Amino acid sequence: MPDERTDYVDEVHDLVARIPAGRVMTYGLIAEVLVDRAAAVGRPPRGGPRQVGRAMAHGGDVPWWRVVTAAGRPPACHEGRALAHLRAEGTPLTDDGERVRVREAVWFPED
DNA sequence: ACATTGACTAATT
DNA sequence: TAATTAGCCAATG
Repeated sequence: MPDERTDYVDEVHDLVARIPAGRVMTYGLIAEVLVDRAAAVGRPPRGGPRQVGRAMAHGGDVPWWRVVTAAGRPPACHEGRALAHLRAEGTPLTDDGERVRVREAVWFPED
């Protein structure tokens, strides 16, 4: 088998685990980062926001609540749970308290 | 091999 | 700003 010891799921988990508290990442952004990294390694790109979500659903101890949709709203499941965590971490929310201010809270891996 | 499904996104109305 | 539509990629039956 190829050298790919790291499955897509593991890559996603690793990246999500690096998101600092109070910050968030969108599915699309995670997908783009993974595609970019895959390209750097010379591996065929895997893209797809849905695949990121599927990878998270696999389970694991990752702060899944720090991953939100591009609309700044938590994933379709557990949105209430996610909002509770986000609020506890001081993530910038809208006045409604239902959505995350993606413009303010979005985080990008710098290294 | 084909159809369906899903933790999505972007464009359109 | 919100609802609708179409596009997208991989897994599953």
